[in-house]
Amino acid sequence: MAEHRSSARPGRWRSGAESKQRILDAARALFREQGYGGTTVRAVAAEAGVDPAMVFYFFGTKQGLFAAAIEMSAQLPPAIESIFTGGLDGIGERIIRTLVENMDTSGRAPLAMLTRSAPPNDQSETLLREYIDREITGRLAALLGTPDAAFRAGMVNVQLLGLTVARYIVRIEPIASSPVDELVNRFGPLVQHCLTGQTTPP
Amino acid sequence: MAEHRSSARPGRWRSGAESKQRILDAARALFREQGYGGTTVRAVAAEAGVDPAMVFYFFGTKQGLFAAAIEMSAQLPPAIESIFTGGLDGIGERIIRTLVENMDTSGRAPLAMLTRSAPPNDQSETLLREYIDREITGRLAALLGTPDAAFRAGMVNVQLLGLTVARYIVRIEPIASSPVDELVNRFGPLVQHCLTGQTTPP
DNA sequence: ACCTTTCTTCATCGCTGATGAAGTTCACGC
DNA sequence: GCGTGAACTTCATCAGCGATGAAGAAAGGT
Repeated sequence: MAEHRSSARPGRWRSGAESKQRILDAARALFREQGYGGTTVRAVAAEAGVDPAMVFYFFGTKQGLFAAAIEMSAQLPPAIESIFTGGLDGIGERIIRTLVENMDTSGRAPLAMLTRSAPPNDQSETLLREYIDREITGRLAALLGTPDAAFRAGMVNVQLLGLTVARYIVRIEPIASSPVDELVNRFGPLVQHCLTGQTTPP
Repeated sequence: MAEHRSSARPGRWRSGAESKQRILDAARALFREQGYGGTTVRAVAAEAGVDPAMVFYFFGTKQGLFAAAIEMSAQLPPAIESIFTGGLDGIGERIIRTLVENMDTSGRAPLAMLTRSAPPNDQSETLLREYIDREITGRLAALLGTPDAAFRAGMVNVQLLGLTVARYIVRIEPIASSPVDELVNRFGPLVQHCLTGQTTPP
């Protein structure tokens, strides 16, 4: 409590990068647990053991901190890669399995943060859309090559978004508490159908 | 500016219900336009022409105001009714058409408010889930009567949530700017398949 | 040794959601 | 008519928020 009395005056303690990292760690935890609006910069600073002003010193604004905190956690990209390496056959199951297993094990951190705790201004929604467009929709459409490829990829996005929201955000039953395999068995063929099945009969 | 000098002192002006209504109208508009975090109680009060304290007098907290503001706008229930009156045949198209047409014309008011501008605490998510459960999932499951009816209804919910989020919230192309008929033609059969098609082949 | 850069603290601003007291007007019993 | 209590309205004020700016202390180059 009263440990650092007179020596705890302004000055340089750490390398700066360390403080930055501590702030980021605290921010990630609090944003995930309490959402954007429920997390205060002061709380992040306290959790990180730094002065609140340091948060603004490093990240400018609360939204800047948020943007820095949700930088992709580098565990999703390889998973996405593994989806496409298998070709078009059975890709529906692979997509669903990758999505659900990643979200389940990671404590639904990345996407839940993006959707559930989005800041008032829609900047992060734009970020999310661009990421989805670039990493999923575009590659799916390229893989298909049919004239309606873009729309089919869009339909897959609808499946992924709907499943994510239903299972992790709004928690609609029985989707929320189904085992992974059941979701894969049910939604895998559906996604596959979106991609390779026939649509709009005459 | 200096219009109401001495007579604008505390006291009873209107019936109270009128003030309440004005606050609700202002709150609905501001929540829709600026989201939950971007809307201040003071702004709502100013828009309604009342003292900020009146908002708390009538609704207790900002979240209470929000909860009161998103009470169903009484234009969705009849639309939902029309879905079920036609029986199981072609119900997929009817569901999609009803959803999209309602959301398109109503300026995506009800659901966009619920998802885009949810308060930090997840109370409104619970409200939304209960509403969906009661009005859609339950009735669909009852209409089907099969053992896996609950899961099929859940899959329909995934379609509706995904389509809503993709078209109105995150604005994923080409879903966001497709005409109603294309969405009906594409997603209608998909929903129909969720309900009446075969799943999980041996 | 100097001086610059980098990190850190503190004081402070305007605004927010929320509370409590005091004031004004109305509806109703008498 | 006239209290009287309830409903409504205003004001002053609170703690906490995001954010800014100045100033102090350590590190590093020269």
